[in-house]
Amino acid sequence: MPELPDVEGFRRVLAEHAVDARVRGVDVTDTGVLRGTTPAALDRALAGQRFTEPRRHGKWLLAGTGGPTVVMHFGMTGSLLWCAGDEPRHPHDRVIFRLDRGELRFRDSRKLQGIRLAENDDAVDRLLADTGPDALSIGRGEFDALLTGARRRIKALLTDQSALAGLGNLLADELLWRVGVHPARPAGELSEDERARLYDEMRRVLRAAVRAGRVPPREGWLTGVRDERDAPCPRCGGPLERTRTAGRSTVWCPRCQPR
DNA sequence: TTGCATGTTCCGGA
DNA sequence: GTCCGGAACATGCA
Repeated sequence: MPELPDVEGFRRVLAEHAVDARVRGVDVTDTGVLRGTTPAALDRALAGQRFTEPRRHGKWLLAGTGGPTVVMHFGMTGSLLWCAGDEPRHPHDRVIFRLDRGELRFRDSRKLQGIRLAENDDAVDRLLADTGPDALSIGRGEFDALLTGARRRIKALLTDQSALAGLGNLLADELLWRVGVHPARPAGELSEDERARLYDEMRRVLRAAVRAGRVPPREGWLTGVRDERDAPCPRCGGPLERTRTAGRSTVWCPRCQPR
């Protein structure tokens, strides 16, 4: 279910367990998650290398070695786990990085995204060339400039990874609900005050979610009720509205978020 | 059995 | 060119 906070959690898994560990080898049990590389190329590039401090940009996780970098994207169902012992492999463990202290496992059922191999930092830059600024790093001024003059719907803009990297469907709904902005309003139509509050809420929600390592279904948040049929708005108690556009579900409160 | 799922990409139409 | 919705990708779950 990865949005920025989940990927940040996976980054911590790498940072805690894999940094400085030597890679013994890479096992690929399903090539369906490899993008532009092969099991042999992955193993050849990584065996003997040591992971350096991992980085995250938006929903991308970058596991560098000083040489090649493993570039991971988790789609909707991916995750990264550390297994120190000999826990049996899960059927969805598609790629296993065998390190000298244990295993790092890329687990993913739907295989909507996967693992790429960047030979050097230039190749990493090329992979991320179309990705916008990270939602946790973007400054207030840059965020403001992004929205000002944009004619697109605010939700479409917030979830467009080439505009702003890291927010997904749940986070976008959560933020707009908190700020009281209807998801279909043109981004450029938001007031100075709405833009300011949206930025502040984005930072607040992201910080809390990063601490949890996921987008938490928390009481008092929209996330806490969005999966319940007929659940009332946690703020005003009124009925929530639900629609689908382009395959994405949208939940909002027509009272708190007028058109 | 059918519909739905927190992601991205590609395509056609307005 | 811009924006939007739908389909596709592959799989599990209610």
